[in-house]
Amino acid sequence: MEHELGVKPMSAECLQHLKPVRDSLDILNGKWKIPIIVALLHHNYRFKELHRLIDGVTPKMLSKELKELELNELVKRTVFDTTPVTVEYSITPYGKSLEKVIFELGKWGSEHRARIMKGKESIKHARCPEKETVLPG
Amino acid sequence: MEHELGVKPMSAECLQHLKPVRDSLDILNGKWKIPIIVALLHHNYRFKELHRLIDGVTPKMLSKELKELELNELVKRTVFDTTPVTVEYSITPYGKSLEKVIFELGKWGSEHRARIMKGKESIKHARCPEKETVLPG
DNA sequence: CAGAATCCCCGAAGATACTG
DNA sequence: CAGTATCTTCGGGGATTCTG
Repeated sequence: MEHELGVKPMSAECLQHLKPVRDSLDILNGKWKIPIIVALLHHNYRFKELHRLIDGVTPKMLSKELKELELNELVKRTVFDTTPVTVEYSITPYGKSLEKVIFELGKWGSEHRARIMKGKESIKHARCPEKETVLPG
Repeated sequence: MEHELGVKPMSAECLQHLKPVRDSLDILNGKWKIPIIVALLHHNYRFKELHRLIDGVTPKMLSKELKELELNELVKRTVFDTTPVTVEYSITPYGKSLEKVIFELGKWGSEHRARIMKGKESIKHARCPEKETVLPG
């Protein structure tokens, strides 16, 4: 079991630690989950409000990703028995626990962006300088 | 500009902070990037070694994701002029800067996994208990 | 060995329309 | 309002084969 690949170890235990990382990414994945979470970290919103707030999302996708977030108990769905019916989405305490992770991701992302802007011309990366004009004032 | 959506603010600045987060996720995204990075955080590997080490990846995908990682200067590709040619991949210092982020993702993922295992039966989540038998001994 | 080229398929996601 | 239903397209990614 020592060197199945020649001289180098298999790093099997190392790759084992992969799973939790992938779990997190799976939960955060999908174009709209992070926007949803970030939005709900600041306010409760109703479906249509989220739809308006998050630029580009379709009702179908919004609904789908909200459901997934709900399944993981990151987001709570509350129905108010008005007419017509009102539904409010809010972040759960568990959802709040993602704040640190999201912060770290944002931090690294900022550094990365800064690094690219700072004339690292060797990098012709795709997404960064341009893209995503965020909701005009 | 105060309440365009009724009584609630737009949270435009909030959604602005999204971009760096998405940058990070974009870079980490793809089934194989994290496995590659984690592997290279421990050793340098050659193409075929990575191919064997990372269970399930095809040469095409491995090549593609390695290229993307290279573009972002997270991974370095070194060609040795032997016959036949040898290529070694290694993590760059910049790639190393991802360690913290990956650690946080792993930490949250572990907690999430633990939480689910701990009999939170209300959650019928997809990926977690089973899946991914990691490289048998 | 280290990949590139080719073919192909299936599922994610957009557009549009409809319902309780 | 808060979604669902259907239809369709598009490209990510698998399997396989080929090359320097």
